[in-house]
Amino acid sequence: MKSNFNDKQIQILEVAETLFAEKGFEGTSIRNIAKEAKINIAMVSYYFGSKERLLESLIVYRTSDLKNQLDNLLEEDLEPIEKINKLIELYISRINSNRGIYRILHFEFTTKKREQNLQAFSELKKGNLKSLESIIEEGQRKGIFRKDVIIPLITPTILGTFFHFHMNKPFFENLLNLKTEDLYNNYIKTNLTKHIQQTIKALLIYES
Amino acid sequence: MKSNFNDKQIQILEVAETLFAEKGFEGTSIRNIAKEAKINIAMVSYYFGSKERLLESLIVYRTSDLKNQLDNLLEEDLEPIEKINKLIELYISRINSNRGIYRILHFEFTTKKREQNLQAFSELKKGNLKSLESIIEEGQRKGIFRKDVIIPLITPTILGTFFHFHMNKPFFENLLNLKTEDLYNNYIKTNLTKHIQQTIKALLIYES
DNA sequence: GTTTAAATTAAACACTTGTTTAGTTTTGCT
DNA sequence: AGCAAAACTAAACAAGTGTTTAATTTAAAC
Repeated sequence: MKSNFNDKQIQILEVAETLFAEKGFEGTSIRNIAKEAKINIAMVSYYFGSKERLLESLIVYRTSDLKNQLDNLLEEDLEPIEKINKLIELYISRINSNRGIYRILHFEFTTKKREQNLQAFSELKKGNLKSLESIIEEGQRKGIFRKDVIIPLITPTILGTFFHFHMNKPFFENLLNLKTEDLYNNYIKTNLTKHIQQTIKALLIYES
Repeated sequence: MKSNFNDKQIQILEVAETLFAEKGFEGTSIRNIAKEAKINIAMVSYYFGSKERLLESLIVYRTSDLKNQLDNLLEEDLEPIEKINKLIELYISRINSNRGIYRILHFEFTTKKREQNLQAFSELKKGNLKSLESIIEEGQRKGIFRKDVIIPLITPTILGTFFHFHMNKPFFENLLNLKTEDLYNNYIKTNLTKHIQQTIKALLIYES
């Protein structure tokens, strides 16, 4: 699964990413993409084969290096809770700067039949879960973390909080007075990230 | 904004709900709906005016009574933490039995231009937030809850956890061995709900 | 400079889309 | 029974869909 895309293909992929994220896969036509990318409509079929396979290529293009970043984090010499905090920060900043593709992943790869591609995506998620698991088990061995948490449900809490916030962007922009894109992004980087870290820390350490 | 739909309209609305949730708004054609509902394709325009206004009607049809249930909860004579637990349970079970419409709400009403309808949806969310706020402030006055939590970010954690879990349904079915629909629903009702309650409780009560 | 392959194009393909029209059938009322 | 409104239908509409074709331009290799 190599990602040898030439400049033209990358140009198309990035336009497609923006439009898919904005209007959904079905809501975006090849003519939309071609116009925005200033190419002929036949070029999409020429380079990718079909609209469907353009989407597949887009996933490959975007999800290839997250795993490496996670592995590096695991190697660092940090306390478990610090690793968790860093992992949360990594997740949020990563996803926040690749909003498009993650929105697409969650919109287009859930209900529909695209289950072949789902396989690769599923492997990625399993790997990420394993990394999280190893950090938490380390904390449990050290007696810092409680042992009755359901580890696979922690990722939904981390990512779900971010997604739900972001999917209701207009609502929170209004509610929290985040008038500019900068203010919005800054709120995510500081307050939202801190809220998630605080939440997961409380969950892992709190003793009833 | 009354909801006087006749039997035929309701029949159409429920088919539309299923299909929109399955394949998205753009991914569903009026002919799909007509075939499934065993009606003529002209009936959608006849009863609702357009496909767009069919979606609007669907929102109205589904989101009308959640607010009442929340208000009743507020009146009950319970400790704040019990109210929070009940609120979480209400949210999850409500949304879980109306998966279709909530998925649609989050898919179709975020990026796109449908901002007129978004208004009513936004009012609903503001009302829900007010309810949550009043419970937490009560707990803070009683000295049970910590005071440095960002209340508007608690809803994203509650709902986001559920949504992220549910949007990755195939992944978690496989990971947690939830082979049947019953097992899956039961897991949500017990383990997932408990995880969210545990998380929010820890967040509200934990003192670093 | 000629040749060969790659890149790009406009046009056409067959098909699906949401909506409207002009009828027909059914229903409810006196 | 007669009539008017409502319910329903098949057909057509113009516009948009993804993809393919055949021709042309550009680039690279010799």
